[in-house]
Amino acid sequence: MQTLLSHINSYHSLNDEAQKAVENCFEQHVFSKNEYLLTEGKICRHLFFLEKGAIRGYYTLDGKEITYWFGFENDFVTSFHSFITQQPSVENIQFLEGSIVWAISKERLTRLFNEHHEIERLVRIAYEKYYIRLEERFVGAQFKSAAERYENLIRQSPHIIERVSLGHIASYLGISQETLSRIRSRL
Amino acid sequence: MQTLLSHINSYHSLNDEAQKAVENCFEQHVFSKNEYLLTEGKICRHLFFLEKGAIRGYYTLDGKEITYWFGFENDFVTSFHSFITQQPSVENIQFLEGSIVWAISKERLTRLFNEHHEIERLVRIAYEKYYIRLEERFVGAQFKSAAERYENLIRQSPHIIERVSLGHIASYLGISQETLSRIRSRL
DNA sequence: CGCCGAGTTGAACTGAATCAAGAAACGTGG
DNA sequence: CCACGTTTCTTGATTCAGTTCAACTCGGCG
Repeated sequence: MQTLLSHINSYHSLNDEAQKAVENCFEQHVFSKNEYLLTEGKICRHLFFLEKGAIRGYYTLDGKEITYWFGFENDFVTSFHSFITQQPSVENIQFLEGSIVWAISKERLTRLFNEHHEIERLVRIAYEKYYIRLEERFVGAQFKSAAERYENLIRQSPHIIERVSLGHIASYLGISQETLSRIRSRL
Repeated sequence: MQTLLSHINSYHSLNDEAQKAVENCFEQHVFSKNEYLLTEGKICRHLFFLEKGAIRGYYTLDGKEITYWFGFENDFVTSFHSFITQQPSVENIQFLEGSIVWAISKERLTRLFNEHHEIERLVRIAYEKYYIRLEERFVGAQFKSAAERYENLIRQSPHIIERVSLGHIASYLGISQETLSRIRSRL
């Protein structure tokens, strides 16, 4: 819980009262490797904070799994589309490692927004950061070569290589596993 | 101004007091075709609402212009990265048609957030919509073929063809103008 | 020991880029 | 209202990055 609070404070520092409220609303859960946080067709009713571990979001297309995001320590995770719209998810969310997460339901979060302007502000600020991150990734996907995307990834998260299989990384970068293997052999 | 207010209310309806505050904080500007709202290197200090007209955001890479978004009626526009971080913009924002915009400075917007929880909520909700939109576009860029991306675009905004040149659309889709021309001839 | 998943390597294929040239449409001045 | 230059769009030939399919290697584990 301390991890969550100090992460939150790095976005926007909350007063004691709001912090207490946050503490009361998140619940801890522990998952083991390969377990699912959410599967296709279910409505995602919670927002999660990943205290420890690793996780991926993927959907299936023509029988293949397309991994399109990873989460690690200190990431907020959810099926964004499903959580916001409360429609069935098209994606699956699966743990890549044994993990500790903190969960809050959408209703509780909404209640927190109503009771604490500060918490809505915090989330507004968090959205800004996540939006910028996604924008950068979009530009990479649309306008950069496979090798450049890989190099960027390694520069930004060098640790990822030891924690995620090559196949998942290739998928994340939008390239085939063979191509990624060849890119690596050239470095 | 009525356009802006009714658009805002479609996201999240504001009480009279907050609406008044919004009215007082946005200023109208009129621009003609090819004028710039922002150029590379400048810090974007305003958020804009496009009441009428069309606009594009682009950056230059190897001497070529890469258009990566368009704005039309009822879109909020800004250089998101620059506006949020208050760092120099890497992008240019240029009008494609004579346009009417409403502008609010970052300071004024921040003040509105402080004075009206509701307005911060409105923006939080707007971010959610814009995030989902970007996420869809990202998935398209990473995992769909050029032809599919074009077809999706036409399905979502059939009007775009009459208002934006082929070259800009090709750039937006992340393909060359020649390829787009060939895709069209095949339909 | 043999199997299995993860990663590598090779060869053929393909979607899209690039280079190059021409055709249409568009706007401006005479 | 036409003539000319400019910009926009199309079409063709060639090249290239990345995919696909297939075979092979390697390390771990029952």
